[in-house]
Amino acid sequence: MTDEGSGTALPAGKRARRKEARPAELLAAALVLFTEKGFAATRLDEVAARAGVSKGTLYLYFDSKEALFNAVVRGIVLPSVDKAEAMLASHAGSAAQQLKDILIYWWHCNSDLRLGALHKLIIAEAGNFPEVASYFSENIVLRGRQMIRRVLEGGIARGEFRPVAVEAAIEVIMAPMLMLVVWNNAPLRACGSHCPPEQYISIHLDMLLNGLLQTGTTLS
Amino acid sequence: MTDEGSGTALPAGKRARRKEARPAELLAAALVLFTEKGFAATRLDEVAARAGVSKGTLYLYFDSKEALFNAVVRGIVLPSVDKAEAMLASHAGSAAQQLKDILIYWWHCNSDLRLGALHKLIIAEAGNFPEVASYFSENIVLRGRQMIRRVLEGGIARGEFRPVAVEAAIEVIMAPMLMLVVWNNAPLRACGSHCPPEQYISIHLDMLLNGLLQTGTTLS
DNA sequence: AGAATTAATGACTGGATAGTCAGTCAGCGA
DNA sequence: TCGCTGACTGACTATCCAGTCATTAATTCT
Repeated sequence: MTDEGSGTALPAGKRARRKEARPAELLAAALVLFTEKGFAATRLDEVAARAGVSKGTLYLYFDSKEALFNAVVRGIVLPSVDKAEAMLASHAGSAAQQLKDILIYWWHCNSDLRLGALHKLIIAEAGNFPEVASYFSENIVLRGRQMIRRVLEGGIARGEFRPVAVEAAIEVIMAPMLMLVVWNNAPLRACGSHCPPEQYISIHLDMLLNGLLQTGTTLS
Repeated sequence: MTDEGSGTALPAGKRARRKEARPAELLAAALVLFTEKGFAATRLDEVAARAGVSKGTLYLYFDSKEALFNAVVRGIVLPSVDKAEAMLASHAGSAAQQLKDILIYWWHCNSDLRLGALHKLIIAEAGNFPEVASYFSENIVLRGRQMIRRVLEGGIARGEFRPVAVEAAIEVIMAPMLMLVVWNNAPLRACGSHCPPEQYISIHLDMLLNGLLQTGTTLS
């Protein structure tokens, strides 16, 4: 119940004044609650309480519930995409190795930043917030797809990969990653992986690269 | 706006009495709205209006909003899982062909019954409705996984498939299918497949069976 | 036809909550 | 030490909506 939103607990006095720290703490609290309960079912009193302030304070920093939702989506994601693109740009390995490193990096973003929780939130609320959804599409989804696309096209051009349909392949590659983070952020028993994510990712890569069939067999 | 919930438009009088047809029409309307807006954001007035009745009528057939939600989940899914299991039991083809037919059947279920919309709904609301979520897990997810498991184990036993980690493979196979139906039920531009689902499924299968690598290459 | 039955209605209520604002008090500078 | 500023508070309001029920009318029975 009396959970402090984020890390640094400074003055901790009953009515401490910490103008700098409030927005981030409120965003962190809002991310958790929006993610757990959805936008409509999340009470602003609860968000404020989790961040250790009153609802009035929340309104000092965000104009409305919707503005808070916007800020949550926009404030959490961009830095990690930037970093991923930089990482890939300076990557010298094989296409298969690039793929592996991107997927692992993606997983780490999700543990650190709750980016996965955000994906679940967007899936759930896309219909109610078309603007937030298209912001997310353009800034996260498109850029992420573009990274995978470059790896695949490079791999195919160099003869490392078979010439598969790139756009569909992107989805086939990303979908298990998305489901992994979605189930890790949704308490649905009997769904989600029963093995550690790193192992899950390496099995995914193994199947992706080598296929399921014994060599020689073909589908009719 | 003045959309009739489901197919058969019978008497159509202003205040027609159709005790038999109401529940199904209300469920259909509720499925669409819960799916589009989420549980909390869906108004019962709106559900009733979409089914062409007043809110009072809705309460003649369902005790509460939550009971309606339960009925939506429970009423939509079981028959299709039954049918899929029957189909698989009498399937004589190769494991690869069984896999293909199951995925295609799954896709058809989703177009016909909006089962995919239901998956999106469960992902979004699992945290708020643990009982509904575990009902869904036990009756849909577990049985679905069991079908894939049987196909994979059979394929591996007969030497048709490589001996991959079955549990993780199940997820890698199903995840792209889930994402396919989720994006088909969530109006997120720039997500989802840009090719027809049948083609998407066959590309998924091709990559799944044959892998991405040119034969001979291996990941370090 | 008239009575009895019951599906359907929609105005109403009670509880909940997004958003407001007059007041309080922590921290700082004089 | 004192008084000022503004970050913070929480009671308050206006609204929204799940759930109710007295009334209306479609259908069936006699």
